[in-house]
Amino acid sequence: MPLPPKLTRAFFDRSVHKVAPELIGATLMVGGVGGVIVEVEAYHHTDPASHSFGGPTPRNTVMFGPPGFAYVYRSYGIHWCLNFVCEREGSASAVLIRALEPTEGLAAMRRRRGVAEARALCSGPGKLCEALGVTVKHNGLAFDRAPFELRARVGKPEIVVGPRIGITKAVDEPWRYGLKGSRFLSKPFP
DNA sequence: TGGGCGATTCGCT
DNA sequence: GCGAATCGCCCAC
Repeated sequence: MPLPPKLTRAFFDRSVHKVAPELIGATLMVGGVGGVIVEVEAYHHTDPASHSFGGPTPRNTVMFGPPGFAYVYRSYGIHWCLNFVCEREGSASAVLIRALEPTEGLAAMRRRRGVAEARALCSGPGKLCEALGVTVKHNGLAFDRAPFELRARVGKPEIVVGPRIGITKAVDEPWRYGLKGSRFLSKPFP
């Protein structure tokens, strides 16, 4: 059976609220290591919780560039978080990748993470960056070129929706998307 | 130029 | 469930 088609930069040149749910079930690989995306969050440019809300800064420059590129930032001084930049038109929106179901490169993930259980490898934005070896070196790289490989979902998975995690602004907006019934989520949906 | 603060994780209770 | 770890970013002084 052939692999699903690779996603193109045009896929990301749409509203973050359309792109985010369509990423559930897609396959994300970094250097041959990765799996199926099971959880994401949307950050729109009109959203007070978005890093781009206050305008361009050195950190968020990539968000104000063209869609289809990686925005990687440091969280709590410790972890890295990976985003897809969306929507070109004078805006700055992105999708945060929060959890994967690991399918390729399990040994590399276990080595990087220092844990054995598959559920603990990629069940959180910081965890999956560690497992896939994503750092600030990937900030500004295109998703349709190495080391990234992104393939479309197969069929239409059942999607659950809920409020986003760990933020203090716009906390009630239901812009977190997950694969229904997945055991690899960072947290259960309410 | 300095202090407060985070799109988190992990270990201990 | 709660709090520490940890540091770059960002804005107010």
